[in-house]
Amino acid sequence: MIEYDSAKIEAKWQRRWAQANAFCAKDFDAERKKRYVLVMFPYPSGDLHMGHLRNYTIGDVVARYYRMLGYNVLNPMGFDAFGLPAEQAAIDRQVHPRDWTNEAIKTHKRQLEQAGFSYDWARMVNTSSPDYYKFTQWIFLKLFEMGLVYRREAPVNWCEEHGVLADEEAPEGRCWRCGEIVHAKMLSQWFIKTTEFADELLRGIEALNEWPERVRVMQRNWIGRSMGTEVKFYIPAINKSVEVFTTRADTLFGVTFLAFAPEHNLAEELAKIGGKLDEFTSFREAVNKVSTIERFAEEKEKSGIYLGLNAVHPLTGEEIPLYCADYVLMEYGTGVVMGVPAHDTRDFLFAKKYELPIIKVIERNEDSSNEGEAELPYTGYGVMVNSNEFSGKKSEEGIRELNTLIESKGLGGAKVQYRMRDWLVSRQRYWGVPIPIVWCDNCGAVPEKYDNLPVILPENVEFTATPSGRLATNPDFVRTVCPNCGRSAKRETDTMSTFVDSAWYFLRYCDPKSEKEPFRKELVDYWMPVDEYIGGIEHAVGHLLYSRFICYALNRAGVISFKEPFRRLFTQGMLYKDGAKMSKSKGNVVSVDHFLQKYGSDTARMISLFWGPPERDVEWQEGGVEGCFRFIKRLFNFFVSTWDYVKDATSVNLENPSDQEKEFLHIIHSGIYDVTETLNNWHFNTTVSSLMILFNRLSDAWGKLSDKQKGLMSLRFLLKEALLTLLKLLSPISPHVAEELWEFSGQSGFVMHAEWPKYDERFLKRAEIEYGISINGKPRSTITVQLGTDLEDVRRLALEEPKVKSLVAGKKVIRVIVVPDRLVNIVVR
RNA sequence: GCCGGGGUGGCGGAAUGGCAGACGCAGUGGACUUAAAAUCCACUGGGAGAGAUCCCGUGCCGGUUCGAGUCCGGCCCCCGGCACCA
Repeated sequence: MIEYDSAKIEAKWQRRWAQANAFCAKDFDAERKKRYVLVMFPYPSGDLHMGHLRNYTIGDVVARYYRMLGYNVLNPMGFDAFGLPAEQAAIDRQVHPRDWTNEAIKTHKRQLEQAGFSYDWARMVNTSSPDYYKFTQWIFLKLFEMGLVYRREAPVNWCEEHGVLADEEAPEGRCWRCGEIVHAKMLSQWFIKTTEFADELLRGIEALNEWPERVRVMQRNWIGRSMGTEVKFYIPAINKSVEVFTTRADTLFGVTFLAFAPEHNLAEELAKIGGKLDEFTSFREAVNKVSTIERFAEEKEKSGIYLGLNAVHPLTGEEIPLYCADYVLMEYGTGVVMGVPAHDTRDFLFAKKYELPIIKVIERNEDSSNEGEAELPYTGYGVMVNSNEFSGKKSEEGIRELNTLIESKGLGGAKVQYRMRDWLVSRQRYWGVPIPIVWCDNCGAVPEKYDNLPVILPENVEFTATPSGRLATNPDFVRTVCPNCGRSAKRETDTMSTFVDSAWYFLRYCDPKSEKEPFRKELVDYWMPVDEYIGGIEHAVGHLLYSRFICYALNRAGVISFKEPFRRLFTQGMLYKDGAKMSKSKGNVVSVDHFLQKYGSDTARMISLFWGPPERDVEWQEGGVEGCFRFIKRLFNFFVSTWDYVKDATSVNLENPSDQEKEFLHIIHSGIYDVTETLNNWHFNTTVSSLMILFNRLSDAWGKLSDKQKGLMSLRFLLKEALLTLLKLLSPISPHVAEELWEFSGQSGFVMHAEWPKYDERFLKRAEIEYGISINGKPRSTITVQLGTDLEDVRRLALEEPKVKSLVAGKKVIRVIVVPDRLVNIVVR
């Protein structure tokens, strides 16, 4: 008998699929509806492990299922190939990042092919190739043109020896190379104005009803819209006003100080005039010395200094002292807060420390009966007190009326504030997309012309230079001419964050060979949006929000005609082993190569689904692997050994099926039903169970037949049908063995292109139905009746069942509930 | 603190308000074998009982219902995210 040989079978079918272009997506197919299935593309580094394989399997099963349902499926794959590790390899191992990256891509591609993933490789995208990053630059220029790109100073992690560090290179505020404390250093950098779309992006979330709720919440929090009031406080010493933002205008009468962020550009000037420059300078230095993490740690005591000047309260005219305080954030609001110690925890702590007055202006509502009501700070809403004409009003009412009053006096008014900040895209690194900007002494920062794209990333640079200086070490790259005036000029030597590369790759898949433009609009409009986007929760805000932003912006530019790129989002769980997420750095990986060699990809794909629900984290379990492997082998052996019995069977009349025939029909159709339903609901772990049940029932039922019955044409025909159906149902999950048996049984074409089986309602239920009988809700017995037995008869039979009869004897039957095809509950007293 | 997701056998996990524990793993017994592996068959939530059976069981307390793992109210615990955001 033929033996199951996974390696041989899998190599064979991967070759055949490739030769036949079996995974090719067809642009503008008029016959079929499109489905765009996408798994977040990987950063190519090292080998794939089983955790990756699980993610890609989810996407591939969906893609293969949709194909069999008759959709025109786009299932692409590519590589997010720029980034830090490649550059680090260049330093550590003297390999060029390009070679290191291309090597990793080759390995990844081979492993993905060996797993049998049905990607349309003709559409492969590599973000580090000039054909691709040309258009990353194109998009940057487009945003520039739209006024969505600007430059300003922003802090970077700075190590005296190693220059600019990425966040992951500065764990716990220390340089990962030398361990020195990392400081914040201000550097002029490029920003993309994501805040321009803050409100649109926020409102857009409402329509994303096929996204997981937690991701929507995370995006809402990230955008962080809050409604409040902007109020001007006049500072006589400089004859200027300063604006503060507050969500609690109702506490305005309780303001006893104003606090500036140390980074605020007015703070130093005020300290100077106030005669407190020395104190201010040493305070600011002290603040800078502590790492950002420490400064904003939860238990950190608040500190600050008096700036020696006062402002005037806009409503009461009272003098309010000006402070500089370390707990005030420059990045949020205006960088100045009004201090209301009685009704804000932080202001309260600050006021206590510096002995500032605490004025209570909000009284708790009476109905929120609180005995210890004297306790301050009280941060909730309530009734205003000590607030002149506003005393007695409710907080909500006070806020509304104060907004109007402040506005009428020209002191500010209602204001919407976002937590979201603009997107810092400059990276002081070599291995990334060159920012297409030219620095000209006459014209300043000038965007490169579209025609001059791509600005090629040079091969030759000094990797021994500090990260920020590497690209600058190639004089041929730096030297250029100004696109504006034609005089000699210098190129920008920062590169772009890789989040820019990955914010549009899903558009490139729609038209990957386009040369003049990033993609043809009609192709993107055909394929987009992505119907099923699969990836990790770690991208809930960063990648997903940037991608949404890019689409909103390109939509405004008229480049695409939709806004939301991802119709449905599926966040898959992580694979854990020994209590930690499977990752190379943790040293707990199970390599794909090793696994595929031992069991084959059909088993790998099956077990990675079978471990648990796809959206949940699961723990690696060697035991389950054996189970799947055995199942595939059993199925293979059964198929090969029984096929001879049934292969010649021809269609028979099944108008009045016998009991055995009914049993086979039931097994087949309930199997189709279960597999289809679980696939539709993405319960892939139970899809695997359903396949096992289908097979187990089938082999049991066949095994129980007598030799004479096995000779009957009708049963042979039904088994044949069942086996071929099973192959189709198995095909999305374990496609190679399905193809092998499909061919073995003499079928034509690929099973992956076969039509998905349909079930017949009539056969979903067994010919005989077992009813459970409960008395007062406790299961007591069972009866078996013919399918379709009248419910009245079921009720009668249940009551006549001997055990039930004896248990009910002497009691009064109050009610009998008959649930069709399930159970009878008898209520007695 | 706020938000999101979970708590079911020895383990991973099933279960449109309808016989809890499907499927798989592990375990026990048996068949085959000189033996082991592989394979196949049977059993396998806990307790009581010789047995038919009975009692208890889905984190805890209560409620709705003929019937609750599932719905409602109140807690406890675990995991993840966010947070000096004014």
